[in-house]
Amino acid sequence: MKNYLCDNAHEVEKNIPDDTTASELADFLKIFADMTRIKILYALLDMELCVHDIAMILNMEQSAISHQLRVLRQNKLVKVRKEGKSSYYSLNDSHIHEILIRGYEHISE
Amino acid sequence: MKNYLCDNAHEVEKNIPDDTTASELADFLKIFADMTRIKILYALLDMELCVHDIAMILNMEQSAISHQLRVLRQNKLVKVRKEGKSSYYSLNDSHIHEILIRGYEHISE
DNA sequence: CGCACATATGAACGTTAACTCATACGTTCA
DNA sequence: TGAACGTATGAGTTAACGTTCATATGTGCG
Repeated sequence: MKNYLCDNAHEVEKNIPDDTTASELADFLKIFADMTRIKILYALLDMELCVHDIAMILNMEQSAISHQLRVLRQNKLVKVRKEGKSSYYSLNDSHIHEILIRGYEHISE
Repeated sequence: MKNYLCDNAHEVEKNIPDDTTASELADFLKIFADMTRIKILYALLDMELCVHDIAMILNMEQSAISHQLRVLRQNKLVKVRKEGKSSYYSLNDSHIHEILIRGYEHISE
C-alpha cells in the first residue's frame, strides 16, 4: 500500500481549509441549500412579512414556516419585529440581499 | 382565521422562484454544503489528484472519498482521467474554480 | 496466471433535518 | 375574563445523507 504522496502534496494542502473553516463554510451554505428557506428569503427581498402571510404565499403550514424562520433567525439571516399579535420578519442586512441577487444571476444562466 | 394577504402580496410573489427553480438552486448549493466535498474541491484547486492521494491528504477512507467524488462527478463539478491503475480527478472548468475562490473570500471576512 | 494495488459500489448503520401534529404562550377585543 | 387569532415549540415520523464494511472490477507486474 502506497503511503506517500506526489511532490506537490504540500502545495495542495495549503489550499485546503482546516476543519473548523470548512465546517463553518459548509454550515453557512446549508442554510441556503433548502427550497423552503430559499423561497422565504426571496419573499422577504422587497418587504417584511408576518409568519401567516409567508405561510399563505408559500402554501405551507404555519408551523413549518415558523420552524424555518427560527433557523434563519438563529443564523442572523433575518430579524423580527413584533407588533401586536404578529411577528414581522425581514432580511437582516443588505449583505444577504446581495447574496440572493447573485443567486438569481446564477439561476438564470 | 385570516385567509387574505396584504396588498403587496402579488409584488412579493413575483420575487419567489418557482418550485423547480428553487429546487435546482437548493440542490446546487447542497453539493457545496458538505465539509468533505469542500475540502476535496479545494484540494483540486491547483492540480489533479488521484483518489488515494486525496484520501491520504484528507486523512479519510478511500471509500468515503470515492463516494463523494461520485457525487461531484455526477454533478459535473469534477472530471476524471484514467491512467493505469489510477483515476485522476480535476475541477471540471474554470467556473467552479471561480466559485471556490469567491468562497475563500467569504471565509476570510 | 496469480498477486498486489487502485478504484468503484451496494448494503447497513447512524445521524441529521424537515415536516406534521398537538399544544403552549402572548395579544387583542368584546 | 374568555374567545379568537398569531406565533413558537417539543415530540414523533420519515426521508435523505455520509460513512464504514465488504466486495467486485480493473490494471500492471512478477
